Amino acid sequence: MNESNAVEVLSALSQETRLGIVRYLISRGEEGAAAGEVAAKVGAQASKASFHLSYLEKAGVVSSERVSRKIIYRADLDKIGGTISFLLNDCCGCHPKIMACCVGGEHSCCD
Amino acid sequence: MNESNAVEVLSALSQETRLGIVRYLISRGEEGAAAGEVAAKVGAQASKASFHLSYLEKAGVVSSERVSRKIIYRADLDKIGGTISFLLNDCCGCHPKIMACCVGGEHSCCD
DNA sequence: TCTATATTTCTACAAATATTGAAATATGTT
DNA sequence: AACATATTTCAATATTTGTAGAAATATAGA
Repeated sequence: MNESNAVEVLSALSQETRLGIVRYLISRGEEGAAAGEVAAKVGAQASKASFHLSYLEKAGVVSSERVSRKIIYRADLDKIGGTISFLLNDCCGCHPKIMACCVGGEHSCCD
Repeated sequence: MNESNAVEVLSALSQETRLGIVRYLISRGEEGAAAGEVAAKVGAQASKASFHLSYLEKAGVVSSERVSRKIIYRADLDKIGGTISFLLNDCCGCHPKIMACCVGGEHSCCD
């Protein structure tokens, strides 16, 4: 993960509809969800959801697989984790005040 | 930190010049850096740097303080950490594969 | 083949973002 | 006051992004 790759992913995540899509797909895990289901879940038209799913796929945040008539999308956790790693390490130099977000910090629920 | 706030910060970070500015300001720590120094460091014109610094400040990623003729900018580590927390916790549901980015993961240098 | 379902692509357009150079503002110095 | 420095604001423009609806494509089943 380099800076330009990170910018691409951050840009993909920095939009309401797309962040909603990613959150939903993460909740679906390995099973993923079909484009139509994603659209319904985030309250978007088919063409709108398709546009944002393509954007996310181009950035590597989700992957797709056709299964019969449906196209199943899944979140790419490695890509997302890699981007957060970039922010923590390369970008923020592992600054303690920022690392606190991981574990034991005020906002941490993952201890 | 709610979703719409996170989107604003991610949007602020998802641009080459702005991410460069943030990285530099984090490296400067509490001392911060004047607008002109930031501009020189990221190789941008004064007006361009000013535009992006304003964008970052509006999103709460940096703060500013006038000191004599200079305006000193500093990165807001709480805001940045809070956004990463949001991604880890609220957005990604503390998924183990994503949490691995914090400590002990392949890309982690902060153990 | 005809029809239904699922999704994408195309077209058109509105809105937001990014960039440049010039002008304006604020502060400090002589 | 006059001048120099530091930064922002403005105006014009180019580019990118986001949206809607219609049309096109792909697959499955009767």
